[in-house]
Amino acid sequence: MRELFHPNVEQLNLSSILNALGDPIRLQIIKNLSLQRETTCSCCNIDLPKSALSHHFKVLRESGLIHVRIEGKQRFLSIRYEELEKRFPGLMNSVIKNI
Amino acid sequence: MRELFHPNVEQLNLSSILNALGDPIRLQIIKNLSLQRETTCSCCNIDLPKSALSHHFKVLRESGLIHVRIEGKQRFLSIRYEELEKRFPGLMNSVIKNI
DNA sequence: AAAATAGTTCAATTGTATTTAAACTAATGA
DNA sequence: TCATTAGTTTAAATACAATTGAACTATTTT
Repeated sequence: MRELFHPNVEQLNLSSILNALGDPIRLQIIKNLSLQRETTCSCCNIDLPKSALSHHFKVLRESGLIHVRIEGKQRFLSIRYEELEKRFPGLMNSVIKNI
Repeated sequence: MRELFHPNVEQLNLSSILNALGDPIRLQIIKNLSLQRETTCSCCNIDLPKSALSHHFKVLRESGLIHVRIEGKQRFLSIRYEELEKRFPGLMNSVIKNI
């Protein structure tokens, strides 16, 4: 698994985005990413088994909220901020400000 | 049942709001309300049995997204726009613009 | 008072999400 | 090469959400 699926901007769907955001754990992940710009999966300070975290990362990635870059053994996560801003102006700002 | 429960602005919780919005049917209800300002439950143009609609109205009301005013036999629904704007500035605008 | 209207609640069913441990993969390090 | 690291996938369990029809409540109309 060298490349991961990321929906492109036009494919982004508001209902899926909001659904992905509407979960306390995923919102916490987004909060962490908004403060750190990039994180590895294991640096999320969330007390859950890695398989559960992996599940939430997948939901976030497939909804288009985050980008996952593979580098060696690690995955670096980041919010797809610019693309989200283009597609849903103001949305991520108001979300992140209010987590 | 003369008065319905509506959480007050301070009680509003982003995760619950986003969770309520992260459903295609409820997002459609919000879209309709954004165009009509106020609707009765039966005027939502959504093809679902009334009990299912009632469920979605309840989720929207209890999350704080909509206000329900009882008048005679009918319930008039409206988005709690001003309060939501105060609590989560910009959020509803960016959601409504992009439904 | 009885019927109609507008919607809610209930209970059952179905469907979807979350969580977990264990097995797995791919890359790095000894 | 073998072990370790970082994370994914799988399969099963549990939990939660959505949907439905039927019974119900409150209000209005006849």
